[in-house]
Amino acid sequence: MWNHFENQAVIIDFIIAAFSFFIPILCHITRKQEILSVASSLFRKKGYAATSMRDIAREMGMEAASLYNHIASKQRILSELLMQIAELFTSGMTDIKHSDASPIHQLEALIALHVDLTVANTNDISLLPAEWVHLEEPTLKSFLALRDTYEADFRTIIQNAVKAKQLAAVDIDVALFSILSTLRWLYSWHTKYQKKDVQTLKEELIQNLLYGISQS
Amino acid sequence: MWNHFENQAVIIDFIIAAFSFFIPILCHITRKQEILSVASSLFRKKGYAATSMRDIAREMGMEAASLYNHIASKQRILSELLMQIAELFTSGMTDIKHSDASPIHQLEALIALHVDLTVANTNDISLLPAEWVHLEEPTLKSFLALRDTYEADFRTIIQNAVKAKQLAAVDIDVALFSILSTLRWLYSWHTKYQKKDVQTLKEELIQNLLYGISQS
DNA sequence: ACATTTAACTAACAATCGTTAGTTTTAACA
DNA sequence: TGTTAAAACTAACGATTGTTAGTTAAATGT
Repeated sequence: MWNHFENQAVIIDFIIAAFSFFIPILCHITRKQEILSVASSLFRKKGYAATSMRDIAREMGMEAASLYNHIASKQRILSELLMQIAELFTSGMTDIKHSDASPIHQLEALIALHVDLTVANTNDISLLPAEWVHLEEPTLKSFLALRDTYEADFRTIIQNAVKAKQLAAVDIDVALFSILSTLRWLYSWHTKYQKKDVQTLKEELIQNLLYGISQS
Repeated sequence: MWNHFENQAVIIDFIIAAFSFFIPILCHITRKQEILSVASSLFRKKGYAATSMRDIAREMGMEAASLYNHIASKQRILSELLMQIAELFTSGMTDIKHSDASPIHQLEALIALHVDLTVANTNDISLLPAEWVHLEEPTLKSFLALRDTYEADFRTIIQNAVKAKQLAAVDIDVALFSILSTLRWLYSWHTKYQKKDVQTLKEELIQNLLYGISQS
């Protein structure tokens, strides 16, 4: 009934129509995310409080007032950056804890998760350790809730590994703390030594954090 | 010739004289260090850039302008805090690397050094990871020089331990990074779980960081 | 008791902050 | 091509910043 070329034309028409519809929206989102990205980089270099809207605007090649066509406030920039990355971790944790992998393999998956997210979002992740203190309520509460839940889940998995005798009966808190702090600092270190490929980095971290570096 | 009491009186006189001489100086130093301590605590809570001189003054129960009778500038507060704590680490490292302990025992001593300094200077140490970016030249260069030297020394000791076959032949950088980041985050964790006594904490950290947590 | 220093104060400065209002330019759609 | 909406602009606001100048109160030394 309809030939091959007619079908193709319809599809192309549809794609063009879809593009036409979404382009304004896409442009807007793109510009906004450009701002978020620039802000993330500046926040990393100088910190949230020491970065002015005029700094961000300069880097974007526009005036400070123009930023407000795309974002509501400086505070919203920070909260969007932090909540977005926090939800990436939460989502990754949800997948892992509901998987049927053994506790020790869940821990390996968590290490891999941190490496992947850090490589893909280095600037955003660099804000997690220190800049959340500048969040205002109610976002602050939401952020800390995600963070606490994440730590509690991490703790449970370590505990499961100890129960399953896959980990030595070390102090759970000390183990949790030493693993988490290493993974949280990954971003600063990854910037220096990015020569390593991601897979090797994961394996070496798993070896170091879970199986120790002792000779004996 | 002179009896016992006369001797005692002379000594007491000397002590009082010494005190009289030093009291103005002592008071001045004390007041200045009160400011440094208050500032350290505020910098930790809100960061250097978000802490105003008026914030510090309020906590001290005085006006912002009065602070300048004791310190030269806000920047000097930060640089004194950071350089002081950096030098404590450098000094500790010097002692350890010149000791005749084996590499692995030097590593244990380094872990103990971090625990001790963290417990004694929690607020100051909390500034090390993030607030050094607000240092201005030439202090910034000095600080980074101390920090780089410290890391290089740490790296050498790990390398010595591997050469002496006291550590497995792991990637030196990964080992250095995972140990250092744990020790640097100690302050935030110590605030939460300060129930542990210092000696136990040291031992558990040594176990975790050097001998691993794996069951096998 | 008097003179001198120390350390607090008040007042104010120039600069910069986040943000708003109103206007003009740019670009998409009819 | 004229209309409309998006995104830039200029100008300015009130607040806050680090810091200085000048003054007063308190404490110390003679």
